[in-house]
This record gives sequence, structure tokens and C-alpha cells, in this order.
Amino acid sequence: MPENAINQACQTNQLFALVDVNNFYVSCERVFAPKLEDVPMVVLSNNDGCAVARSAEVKALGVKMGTPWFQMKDLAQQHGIQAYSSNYTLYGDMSGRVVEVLRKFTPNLEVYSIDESFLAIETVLKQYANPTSLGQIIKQDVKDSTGLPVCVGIGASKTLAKLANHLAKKHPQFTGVCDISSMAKEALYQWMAETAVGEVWGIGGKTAKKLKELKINSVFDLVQTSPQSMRQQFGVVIERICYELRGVSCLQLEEVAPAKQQIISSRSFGKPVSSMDELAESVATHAARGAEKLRSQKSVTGALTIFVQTNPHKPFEPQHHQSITVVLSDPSDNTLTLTSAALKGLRQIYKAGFKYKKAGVILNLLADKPTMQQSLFDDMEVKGKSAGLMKALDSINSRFGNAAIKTAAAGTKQDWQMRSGNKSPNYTTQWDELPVAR
DNA sequence: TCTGGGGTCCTAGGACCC
DNA sequence: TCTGGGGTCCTAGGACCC
Repeated sequence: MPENAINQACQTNQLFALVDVNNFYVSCERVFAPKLEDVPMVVLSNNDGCAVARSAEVKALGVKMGTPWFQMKDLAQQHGIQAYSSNYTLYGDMSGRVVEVLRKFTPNLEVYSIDESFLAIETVLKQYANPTSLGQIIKQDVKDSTGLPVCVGIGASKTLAKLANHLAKKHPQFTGVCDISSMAKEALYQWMAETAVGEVWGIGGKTAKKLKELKINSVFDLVQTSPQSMRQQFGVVIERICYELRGVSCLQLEEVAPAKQQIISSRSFGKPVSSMDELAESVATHAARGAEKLRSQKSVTGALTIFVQTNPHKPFEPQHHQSITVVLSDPSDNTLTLTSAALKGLRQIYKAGFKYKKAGVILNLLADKPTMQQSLFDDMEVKGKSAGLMKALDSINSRFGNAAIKTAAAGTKQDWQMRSGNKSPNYTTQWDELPVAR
């Protein structure tokens, strides 16, 4: 196999379990309102725009993910579909509880999304009769502890675990747990032949269509083709999927979530917005939210993109999709810095006379927030001299706010008091005690 | 007529995921 | 009347350099 196709050395004896909550948002609502059990229901997105979660009954009616609520109102009336506004705080809390339960089984766990986790189970397997029984115990434990129903898929690669989870959800005979790794080859190929290629994790609509033109319709068809030829036609991503489906694990568990490379804050407006004032309020709020997210992951941003959009669903109204990127002279996580930069950008792209539907801010060029001392040395032009140090301190003071000067001050306490009008710093350090500059 | 060659960096856009 | 809000990775092509 081509070396660069595979990120990591292929390891044998790996076994992944994917635990996925059924109809997560709907199930969360039902935990707190048991009367909703068996009632057809959806949870709606922001502004109650479209369905972002559907109960099994609603899925059976053929309602697709993301269907606008207004389009399904007739159907809702016919079948008594209940609609709920989303409550992301609740869902986040429930998600945390599920992960807590899963961690009891293994610490080697990747929280993949709000309702899905991958578990590395090969090391804990010997405590159980077989992978399926482990899966059943997990399923029962989550149900008992949180009230949420899950399905468990088990396989030698993440992609196979995903596929197994899909089978567990679709076919009642698995009773919620499907272990592909223990299946006889003939049985597995049978399931693969019955599953459309578009169901594979990473194969979306466009790729599925292209594959169909090549007479690759089922998962089995894809497994039969050579990964190398898939690479030529579709690139490394699909090649990797081919290997994964053959049980060669290419995607490893990511136990610690890597820091985000980009932070987005955006919202659609409930009704169209035209005035600069309203847009400014929205954009400033998004910048402030972004700053919060930045600080919580201890990052700073070097550039922010501000965008405003009219309603693309109304093609006969004048359209205005505009964005601008503002580069900061100094990377920052400061709310005031970010909001004023965002407003500066907005002023340049705003045009009166349009009905805006959406606005947002994207934070780019994220980097780790420098520590006080790193920043000190970065800023110093004159090293080893007190004057240089004080200059650097001034710069830090302006960058980090007034608290900074209290935690790093040069010279003896007496020196400092003399220079700063006898105000005592909380903490002083001798110049000699500072680490050597790089 | 013919029109180096290789490398890097950056960006926009596509495709996908939940 | 009414249409979500996040993210990731990969690729192609242009600018630029030697």
C-alpha cells in the first residue's frame, strides 16, 4: 500500500466500539417528559427553523434531517407530530453524563460529537465473554444511568465500527449491538451487499453519485475495488476509507481534543434585518462570544472574518453576501479588541437597503496564548537591561490588561515602589531570577 | 514555431461530518 | 410568512523564489 495513504502504522488487534445515542435531542427531551415516549416528535433549530432531530416515528414518515418546519406542518397535523425548540444546555449536560458512564469502561475514549464516542476496547475485552456482551452491558448501563437509549457498533477500524453501529440501528435483530469483528465473512459481505455505499462514514452524496456511475453501489462493491484505484480517481480520503472497510485501521483514536483551528459564531435572524445598528449589535455579540471561546481554550486569534448574508432562499430579492477579514496587529483574546475589529470590518462591508438574514464572525489564525514570560522576551528589544524590561512590562500591561503588571515586576521592591509612586506590587522578582532569554 | 523546472506558501472552494 | 450552526480535511491554482 502507498505509504502516504496511511497516517499511522497499521496496528493489529485493535478494536473500536462506537457508542451513539439514538435520536439524541429527542431522547433528551423524553428523559424529562416520559409522556413523549412513542409520540412522534421533532426538535427544531434556532428560530424554530428546521428539524434537527426526529423521533423514530417521524423518520418512518420520511421526514428528512433539516426539513423546514413550515414544510411539514400539514404532515405534523395529520400525524400529531410534536415540535420542541432546542435546548443545547440540556443536551450538553446529558452528553457529559453519557461520557462519564463510558469512561468507567475504558479511559481510552474519543468524544467524537455531542452524541457519539469511540472507545478502544481491545485492552478491556478479557473481562467480558465477547465484544457483543460488553456492548450490551454498556448499552444497559447508559440507559440505567442517564435514561438515554444507545446503539453500539464494534469493528477493527473506526469506519467498521461506524458501519456496525448503522446496522445495529437499522436492524432490530441486533438488539442495539452489532459486532462486525466476530461476524463470519459471508455474513459480513451479505450485510455489506445490502447496505448502500452512501451509508459509509465519509462517503457523501456527491461521491456516492460518482461511485454509482462506476457501478459501485453497495459497501460490498467498494470493498471489492482496489484502494489504489480509488486514490487515483477520488484522492486519499476515499482510499483510506477502502482500507478501513477492509479492517486496516488508518484513523486512530484522538483522546485529547486538539485545539480548534477556527472558531465560528453566527446566527440567522428571526426576521430580516436592515439597519447598521442591528447588524452591529449582532456582530459585536458574535465577536464577544468568540473571545469567550478563545479564552476557554487558551488561544488568541490573529485575524477575524466578519460576514453578513441576505436570504439565499429568496432568489428574487437582491442578494448581498459579503465578508471581510481584519488582521490584528497583535494576536488577542480580548473582548474589546475583537468587538472593535469586528465593527471596523462590518462598516466596510455594510450596504444599506438589503434584508440581511444572517451574520457572524470567524476567528482564524489561532495560536496558543503566550504566557506572560514568553511574551516578555518576545517584546524585549534590549535584553539584560532594566530599561528593556520595563519597556516590555509596559507592553504586556497594555496587551494583557492592568492585572499583568501585578504579577511581573522588575527590580527590588524598593526600586519598584520608587518608580511607581509607592504603589506596592503584589509580587516582585529580581531580574536575575528570570529565565535566560532565548 | 519555440516559451526551464522545481519548490514553497497561501487561498478559495469542494466535500464531508454531526 | 417561515429554510441551523458549527467544524474538518484535501486539492487546485496562483504568486513567488531561485
